Amino acid sequence: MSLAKTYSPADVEAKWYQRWQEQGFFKATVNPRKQPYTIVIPPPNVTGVLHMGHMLNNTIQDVLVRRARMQGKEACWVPGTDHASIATEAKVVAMLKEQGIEKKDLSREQFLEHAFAWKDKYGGIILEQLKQLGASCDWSRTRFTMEPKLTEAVLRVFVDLYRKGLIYRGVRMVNWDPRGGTAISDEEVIPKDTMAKMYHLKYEVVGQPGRFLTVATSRPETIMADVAVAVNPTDPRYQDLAGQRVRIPLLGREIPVIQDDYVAVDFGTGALKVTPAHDLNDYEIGLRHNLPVLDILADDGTLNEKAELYVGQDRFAARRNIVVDLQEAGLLDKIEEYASIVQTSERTGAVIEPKLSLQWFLKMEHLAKPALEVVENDTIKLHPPKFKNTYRVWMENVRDWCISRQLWWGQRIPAYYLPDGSFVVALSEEEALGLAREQSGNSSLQASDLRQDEDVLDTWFSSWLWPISVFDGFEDPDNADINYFYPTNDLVTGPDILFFWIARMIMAGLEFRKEIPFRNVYLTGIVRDAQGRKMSKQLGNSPDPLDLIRDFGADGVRTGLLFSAPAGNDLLYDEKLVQQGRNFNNKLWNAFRLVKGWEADNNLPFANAQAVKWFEAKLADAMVVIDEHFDKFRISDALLTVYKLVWDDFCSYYLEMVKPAYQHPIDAETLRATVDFLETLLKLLHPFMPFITEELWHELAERGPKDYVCVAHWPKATAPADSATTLAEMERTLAIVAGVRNVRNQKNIGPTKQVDLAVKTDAPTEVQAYANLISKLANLSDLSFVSEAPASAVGFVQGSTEFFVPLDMQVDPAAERARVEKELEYAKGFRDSVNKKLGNEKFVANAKPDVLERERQKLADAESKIAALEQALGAL
RNA sequence: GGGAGAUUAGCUCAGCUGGUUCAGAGCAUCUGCCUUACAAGCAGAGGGUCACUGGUUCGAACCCAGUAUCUCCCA
Repeated sequence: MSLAKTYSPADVEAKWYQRWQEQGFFKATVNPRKQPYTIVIPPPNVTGVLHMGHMLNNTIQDVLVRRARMQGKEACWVPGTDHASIATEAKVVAMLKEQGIEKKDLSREQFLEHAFAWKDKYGGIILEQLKQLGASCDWSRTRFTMEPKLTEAVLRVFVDLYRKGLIYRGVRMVNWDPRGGTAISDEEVIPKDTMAKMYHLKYEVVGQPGRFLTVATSRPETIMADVAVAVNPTDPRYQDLAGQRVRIPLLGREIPVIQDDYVAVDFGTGALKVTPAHDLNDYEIGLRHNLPVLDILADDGTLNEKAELYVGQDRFAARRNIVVDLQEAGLLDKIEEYASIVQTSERTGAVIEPKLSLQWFLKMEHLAKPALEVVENDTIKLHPPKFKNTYRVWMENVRDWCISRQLWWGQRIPAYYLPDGSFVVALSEEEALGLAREQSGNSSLQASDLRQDEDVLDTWFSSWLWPISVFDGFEDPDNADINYFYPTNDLVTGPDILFFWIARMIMAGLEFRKEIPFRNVYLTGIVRDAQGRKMSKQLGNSPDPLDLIRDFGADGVRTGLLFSAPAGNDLLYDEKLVQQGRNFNNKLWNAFRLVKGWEADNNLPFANAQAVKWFEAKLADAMVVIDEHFDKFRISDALLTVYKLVWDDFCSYYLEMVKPAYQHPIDAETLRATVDFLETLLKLLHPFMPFITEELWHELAERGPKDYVCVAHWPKATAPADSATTLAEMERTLAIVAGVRNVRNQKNIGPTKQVDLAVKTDAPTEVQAYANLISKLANLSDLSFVSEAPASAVGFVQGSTEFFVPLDMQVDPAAERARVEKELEYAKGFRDSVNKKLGNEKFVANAKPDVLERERQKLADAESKIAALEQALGAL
């Protein structure tokens, strides 16, 4: 059998994923003999497709879950999707529009029918894509935030919080998204820097024809909603105008001039038009001065009839038109450009209008306090910890959460209005009717007399329950699953939803189960392109993850993404990364090919004790480091450690040490040790590269029906007794090998040409002990010990030992001399600096003994090296 | 405007309690090699005033103060 030179992932990935599923390895059940390890997936948008952010995020989760599974824990990764009300509804509306159907022509029931049809068609695509990535989720536990049970959980929570007095209904200034046709929460508003225009408008003073008060505004189309002009009471320019009236340009309506501290004297003209319906600050000024509220905007962003002018026009069209009309009327003083921030909707990108409306709110203060505490005292750890600060600031300034949305796709608010306008909140219509009869004292009320609130709940109002609701913790709070799997262990997600989701899950966990929802939060970075730009469809800089998996293999993509993804740092994606990932797979594949090709000969003596012992020590060291990295959630570092272990230590050194000559057999004991090493490496690699490791696991040996690396035991480090000595000796040996190779490179001697090595030392046994290895790795024809430097040789010094490679070519003594002198100079400089330190009384008096001892050792080493170099120089 | 964090090699980042030949890793670069596992490879090499200015200390990439620049969060 001959194995291909390159590894082809496509052939093996689908096969192993199916086998794992058939074996039920991903299924998690309550098992008191095992420690549970739980992750709930951040549920992706049900109609979404996999993007690079998902790839990174889910790779990290899978690495954690697979390692936990191998550690013998009951690993449970719960998958699922989010109904994503605004985003999905927008998609469905767009899809219907393409078919010539307008949302407003449909009833709520008809629309939801379309929406569910859409969800059934496209929902779950993303979960299928995650399987291609290798995600080891327990698919039998797949949940959907809008499925009946989870909807019931949401309604229970709403009713519960309402009865606790934490949910209220009120008129507030909300962020209105005219494109989405709904209010959105503060967290869904994205400020964007823009250049805006400041229009200076002239308001004529009543009774003083020809005198104008100039007001600066960036939104001239809102003047029709003006109810006053405000100036700062300390502003000398406008003292005489307070209490006067001015006329709104074009409209002519009279409004008062008022004084308020809020107005900044040095901004604009120092005179502020007050428009309570369309600006939060103006609203507050209006409250202070008892001003009316005049709302001139319709929900879709057009001007309504109260505006009197430009009725029916979009706000931006109205702005263009009113500027022209103002100019013609001579009421536009000037236009200035200035840098400003415009608030936009996260979901639709539309410019937000502050708008007064009747919404449902959740009081946050009571919920935020304990949620802040558990992060402050590290009961929940954020990785990296710098996010603690961000979290604290937000939690200390948290505002009530606007939870109602003027949409249809979502959980409908369980509030029922009575004919008299009052309302009751209840889980079901029947319950509501009972409450309504009680509340109104009218026992003849019928269900048909009640009208349910039209709004749905914010999507995050279901997501915040996710760690509990996926285990049915609301309908059945004491069930075995939730008691076993909750609190979950680690949560992996992006910092952009720290407040939307993470903070609120913590609140929900503490409120409804009196227990944190997870212990660690690993915050990934954002995947950007090589120039640091965000991945976006418009820029076309986002590769299709499935194309990458096809081209580089799932394992290659997973490792590629992890090479450069420290927690909390953005990942600058470059195809070089996944190439490196693929190359690593190929390296492993070829190491396997080499070992697989060896023939064992039982009659041969064990010839590689040194190499085997050394790699055992190396392996044990690396395992300790890898586990440390994992414990600190340094996933990239863990990968890099095993990467170097495999590539450098195992392939470049160990395999080269034990590799038999071409077509020669290998001794059985070395082969056994090597296969053991390879198996251990496969285990360490499995969380990162599940497919290739499973393939090689089965190629390496005949396996029993349940023997998969996927469920193999995570290896434990067992270092040989004298591993420190072993490592130090081998380090010295490899340095000698590197010295010879360096001479080869300097003198342009190819790797196939054998050379001699002459050693001048007082302690030949140290070198002699490793002579075979040195000869093999450096490709020597002879290793001899000498008392004098051979003629025409290039030398180097290791420790206090001199090495010479005699050459049959002319060696330039001047160049050799210069080289040695340079080295000598460096060594002397080093010695002098150590000497100076040791000569400093204060250092000797204050430094810790081990530091002092180290310095003395350094000095001794330097002295002997200098002696050797001086000798070498003398011989030249 | 307020707050937080960052600045180390061409790039992305480690560097723990101040002390190891401590200035590191990966990638990139350069040189030489198609050496019977791998050119998706092998061997070797070069490359940094640790942002700047002061201070503390026997000793500072690390601690302190200030300056500059960048990023994020909040207004």
